[in-house]
Amino acid sequence: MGRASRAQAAEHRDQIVAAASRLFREQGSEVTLVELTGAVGLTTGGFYRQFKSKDALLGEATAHAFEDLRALLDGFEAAHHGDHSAARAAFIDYYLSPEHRDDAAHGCPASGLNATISRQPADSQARQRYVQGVQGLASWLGPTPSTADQHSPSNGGPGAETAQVSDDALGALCTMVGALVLARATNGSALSERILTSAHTSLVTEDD
Amino acid sequence: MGRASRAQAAEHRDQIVAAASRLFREQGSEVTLVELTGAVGLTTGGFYRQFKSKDALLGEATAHAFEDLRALLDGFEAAHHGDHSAARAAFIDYYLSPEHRDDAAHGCPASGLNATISRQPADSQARQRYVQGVQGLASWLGPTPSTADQHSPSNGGPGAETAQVSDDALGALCTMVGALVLARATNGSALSERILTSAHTSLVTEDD
DNA sequence: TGTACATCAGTGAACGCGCGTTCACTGATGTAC
DNA sequence: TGTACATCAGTGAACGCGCGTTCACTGATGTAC
Repeated sequence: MGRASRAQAAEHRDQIVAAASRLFREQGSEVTLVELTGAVGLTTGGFYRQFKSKDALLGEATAHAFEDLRALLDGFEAAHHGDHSAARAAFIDYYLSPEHRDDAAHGCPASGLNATISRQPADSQARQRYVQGVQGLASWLGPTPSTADQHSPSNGGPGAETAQVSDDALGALCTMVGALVLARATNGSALSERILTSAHTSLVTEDD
Repeated sequence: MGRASRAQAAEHRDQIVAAASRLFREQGSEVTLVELTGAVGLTTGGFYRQFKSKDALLGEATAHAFEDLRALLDGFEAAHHGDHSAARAAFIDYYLSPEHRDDAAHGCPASGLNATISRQPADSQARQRYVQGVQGLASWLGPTPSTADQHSPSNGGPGAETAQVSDDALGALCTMVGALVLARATNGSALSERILTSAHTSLVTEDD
């Protein structure tokens, strides 16, 4: 093949991160390097010229997955012309739909990457990015449409980074994530659909 | 070593299932046969005289884990002398505690086995037992202390097996499971504790 | 109750496989002049 | 602008390792008489 141009190499790198963000959500860390690089049409040998290790890729893929989510949230916000509670309601409809349950690859990383992240070291990049992503999602679920500026300097107080997230938003996120992961594990049984609708009812009645 | 007696062999088998129910909750399917048999003081060679495969063990371990949970629920019920809503409240306190978060091995299998079960085939024994276990737990979380007779004959209606579970109980279970898995994935950050307390607040205020 | 023999729980080594990672190599790309 | 050379993205084979599973074997257990 010879050498690819710098622009091509950078694009390959981005493509691998994007593919990894989907494949990790879908298969967890059981996904192989052959599959990760093959999804972009490359072989595994060149992987280590772009990434330090498979674990390092997980860190970048986690950040990418939450960027996908952010774009989705922006889309809901735009579709409802800035009416945040309407956007929020529509997002919850999507979140608790059979389509979302059946498509973890393109779904919420808070749910899809949960188990994989749980087995990463607490100080790993992947873990830290997951925490930031969950915070951003919880912020968005609050009453005001947060832009979740993840890079704002800390004000120094302990736990200050969670201050912007409301209890209500976090509680709702727990219900949504729990419903999705339970619906996925029980998929194929009648219980799976009941879980989705029960969680939806619980979220809607709590809201008014 | 020579041959073990039938009683000893049966006990070894039970011990492996019990250990597996803990190790699968803790490590998922990444746990190895060396570890599973080693936990009981045996080597891997004899494993296949007792079990068809590692996957078959997962099926039995899943059932065992939910039996552990049932015993725990009975304990809460007994500790509160049959006052079901008091037992339920105490169980929720335990469920959303840092201790439970930090001890997946002895914790709720609906949360601990979730990801592992999600990657099993929909018609696998493990999956079916997981569904039954989740149903049993959801029943217990309802207003009346269900004994969740899992072996009662179906009445034949489609979806009838979920009829005994209330929407409220399922919604609460979603919140609990979501909080636990999110708290585990964010463990080590301040967000983890906030998730537990937010879910607790959400469950308690919704209840009165 | 004793004895001879069949059974079989568990051992430990071996097998085959797929994995993450390394490495010598290729040849187009990038750069210095 | 052209040329000579260095760089380095990607290849494909190899490496080492650990895994689930198999198998010949051991010797105490179970059983038939």
